[in-house]
Amino acid sequence: MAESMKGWQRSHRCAELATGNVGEKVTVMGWVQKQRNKGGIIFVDLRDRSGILQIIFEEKDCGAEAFAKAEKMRSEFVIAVVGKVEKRSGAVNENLATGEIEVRAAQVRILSESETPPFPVEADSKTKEEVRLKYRYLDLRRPDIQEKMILRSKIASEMRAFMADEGFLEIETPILCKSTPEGARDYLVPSRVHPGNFYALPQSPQLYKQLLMCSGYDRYFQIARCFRDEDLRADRQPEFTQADMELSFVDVDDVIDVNERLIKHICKEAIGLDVTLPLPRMTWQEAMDRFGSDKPDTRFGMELTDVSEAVAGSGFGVFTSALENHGSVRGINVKGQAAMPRKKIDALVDFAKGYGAKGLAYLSVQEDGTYKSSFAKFMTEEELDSLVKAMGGEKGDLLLFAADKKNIVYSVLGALRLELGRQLGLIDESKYHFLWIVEFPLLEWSEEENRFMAMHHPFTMPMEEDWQYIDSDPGRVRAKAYDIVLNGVELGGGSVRIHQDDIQEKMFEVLGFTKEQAWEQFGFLLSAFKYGVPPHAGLAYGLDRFVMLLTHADSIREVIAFPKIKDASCLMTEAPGTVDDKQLEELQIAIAPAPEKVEEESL
RNA sequence: GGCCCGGUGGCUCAGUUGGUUAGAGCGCCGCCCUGUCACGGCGGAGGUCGUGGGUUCGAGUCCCAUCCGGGUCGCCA
Repeated sequence: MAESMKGWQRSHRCAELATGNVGEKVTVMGWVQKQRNKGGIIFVDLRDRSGILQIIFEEKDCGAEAFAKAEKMRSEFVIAVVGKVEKRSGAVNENLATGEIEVRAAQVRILSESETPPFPVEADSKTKEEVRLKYRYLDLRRPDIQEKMILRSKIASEMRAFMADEGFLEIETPILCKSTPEGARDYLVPSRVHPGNFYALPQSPQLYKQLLMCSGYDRYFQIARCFRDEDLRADRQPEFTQADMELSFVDVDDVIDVNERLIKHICKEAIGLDVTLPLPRMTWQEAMDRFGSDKPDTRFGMELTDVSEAVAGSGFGVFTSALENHGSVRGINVKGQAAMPRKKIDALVDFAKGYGAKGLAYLSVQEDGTYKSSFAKFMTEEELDSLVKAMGGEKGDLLLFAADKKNIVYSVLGALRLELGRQLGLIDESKYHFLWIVEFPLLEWSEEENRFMAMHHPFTMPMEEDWQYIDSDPGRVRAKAYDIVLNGVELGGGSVRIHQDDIQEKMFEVLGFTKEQAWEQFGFLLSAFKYGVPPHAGLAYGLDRFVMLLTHADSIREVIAFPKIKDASCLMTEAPGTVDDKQLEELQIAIAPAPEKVEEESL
């Protein structure tokens, strides 16, 4: 029987009580973690988001009726207890923050009973995520998840405090936006008032925040929900949160400066981590050359080495033909792994193929100084020697090589490096390596579209010194774009924006937009730019990822209260679902039959 | 869309080369216990092995299909 809490008011959270409260009469409310019935004495571990507190029931203190209630208490019952805080007369529980005290119950009410939960509500759950997400409201009771959600709240509020202090204004931007086909797939929302027309949910507040700069708000900040209808990953959800900012009258260094101080502040306040400023910076080119990635994990070495020169004249066709096709040959030195069994190497070759490699060449330097290699027979002894030398190969080392187009070599070796780093335990998980990646290419050639695409977005400012190449060699133009990387994860990114209309027009031209198309899609922005636009720049963090890294969670889902699963559905609410015909009628939307069905009918 | 991993009582798992009534721990239910806190003692219930089909004298175990969950590539300006 559920009882009312009428007349009772909670005085403390469970773990807010300490030895200093001994002797006080308190009222605590929470969930039964565990009941231990010793016969004439009953212990109940009471849990709320602060922690656990032991309640002791003895009939002489609480009376027969209350004792009977204590006897029937089961896990996850919600109860209220009035009693006195006492020092434990039994043993102290060292594992509990409140282990020296307990509350001796005088009165008790069962506010809500509970069925046996489908999985234990406890930290470090071993229950499979599928079950936890179906009962997310129970999962969210678990202390380690609560800790993460509390830290997430702390991070958000510290961000707000810091940004406010720096003169940023928090301004909300629309959720119902106009669809812009460049970039990620939009989530669409049909308009009832305008049948056949759709809003799009924002992929980011990008254009709005630029407009706010045009409007003179100078420093904008928002913790903004964003939506992208793309496939999910461990660190990608269809709806996610950006900590988004934009500043006027600034250049790259100004943005980096305020963000370094923000990062330092957050890390200190959230997890007590001291971050040394300034943070290291690396150009995109250097990151690719050394790590094969634009978001390198610099917590361990095993850097890439370009051995194109060393193998240029060799007889190994795989290497030379890659070079002839304007590719490159690069390798990584897996120190001390010369004895890696063939089976494991084969697994690495398969792994590399998953990233587009046609194969993986290897050479191990044996303890006696001889080489064991998949390609030794194609090269002379001197060629092999100079290759090993170029790789810094010593006795006991395993050298792995990829030869292909540059971007394939980068992604194969970049991925292989991370995989081996994990496998060999080279990564110190306690470290936090922040890194700025700067000077990204402005454009990226798309094989699929057969044109240059904006690497960041079409409003990214090119570097002045490279602008001269925009016609002759567009791929060479670097951008005033920057990413902040933490432990190999892209934490955030941003850029200086174009504020001159001649440069913007040229950008659209290079991207293959006609003037009409550009105005059709971005007219409101281009128009705003005609009325006085300040130079501006900004940056946005993936807040979920930030929290994930600071809490050592291995998936973004662990730091989002109600996440979606891999197919973008929700196991708890079973969204998305079908809707009433009436709703569709109002929207003038008809659902097309499934393609298979059409085929059957036409047969 | 491709590839990889997983699916056995409520939870976590074990199930040998296919072979009699599918096991364990936790949890759950009942009884007992006045200092437990991974409480303890005694007793008990609960699964046909994600689903469908096939091979076989016989399948949790082999094959095919399919569903569900995870990772990843593509995708994510």
